[in-house]
Amino acid sequence: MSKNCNFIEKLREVGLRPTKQRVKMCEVLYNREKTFHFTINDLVKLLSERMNQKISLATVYNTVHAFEKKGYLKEISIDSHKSYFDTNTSAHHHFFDEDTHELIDCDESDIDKINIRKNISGKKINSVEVLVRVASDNQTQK
Amino acid sequence: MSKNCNFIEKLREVGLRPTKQRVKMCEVLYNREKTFHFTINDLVKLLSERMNQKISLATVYNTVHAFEKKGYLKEISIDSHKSYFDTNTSAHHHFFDEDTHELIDCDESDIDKINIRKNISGKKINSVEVLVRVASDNQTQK
DNA sequence: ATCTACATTATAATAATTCTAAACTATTGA
DNA sequence: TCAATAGTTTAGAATTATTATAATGTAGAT
Repeated sequence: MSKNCNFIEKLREVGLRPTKQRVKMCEVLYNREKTFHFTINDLVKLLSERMNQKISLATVYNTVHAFEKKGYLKEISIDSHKSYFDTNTSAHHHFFDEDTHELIDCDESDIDKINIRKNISGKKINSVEVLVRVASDNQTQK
Repeated sequence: MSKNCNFIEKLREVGLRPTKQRVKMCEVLYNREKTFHFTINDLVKLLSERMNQKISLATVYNTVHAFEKKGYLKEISIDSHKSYFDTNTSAHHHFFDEDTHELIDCDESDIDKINIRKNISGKKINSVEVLVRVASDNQTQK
């Protein structure tokens, strides 16, 4: 979903009813210059800030999962006790800032193509993801 | 900790009291040919199978974290709602079988060295990890 | 043997997420 | 247009993984 598009139409196209909650979530998620990385908690906060009527937590979960299933959000594994999502659903890698807990996209020029020599019989590769953890230079090494 | 070593001595060396719970956990974790990948739940099950007296859940958590802090276990980020640990603490990459939820170590020859061109100012790289998700060849693509 | 600091334990607390079932609403088609 | 219905939202309960608490137990030193 590119920015400033008609979210009502887009939602209908992919078979999701354009409820006001979903349209609002589209605006918050996709009306941006850059891709957006967030946890459910981040999103709930953002939504409650930008709305007069709040969206229930269950709906935020439902909708995030619905968007993920349709391929408009991607879950990123970083932390074992919180889910991070990314509005950039293309295959790409990440930096994770361990000080601020921020995710940063890598673009293609940042990391050479990963060459995998091993083959697991009967299995196909679904995805290859690199996570580069970074932290402040001038503090005790993790 | 290599296999068949004296865990009591090893524990003392790194400043951990060799309690019977810790020694038992060492045996279960490190008396193996291959490296071991597990969730806390896997480990609790294994321990209760192999012991007459069961180790409490809190102790399993405490001990796993103690071993991790000492550098004898490494946490792997795969799944956002469960922690996976690895007895292989060297820098290495993984395959994750999405059918069986099994982790498989990559060795150095499996994946070329990752070359990172991007630099985040004021930050140093703590780790670089590749996760290759695989799944059965003959089923609906994820 | 006794002391003390560290460990273990059961249980309570917390946090993230999912489930449930009732109320609500977008769409369909009479 | 409006009722039927299928999909959605919601609050709150339930679940799951994990951490905290505080009482009891134990290893190692004196």
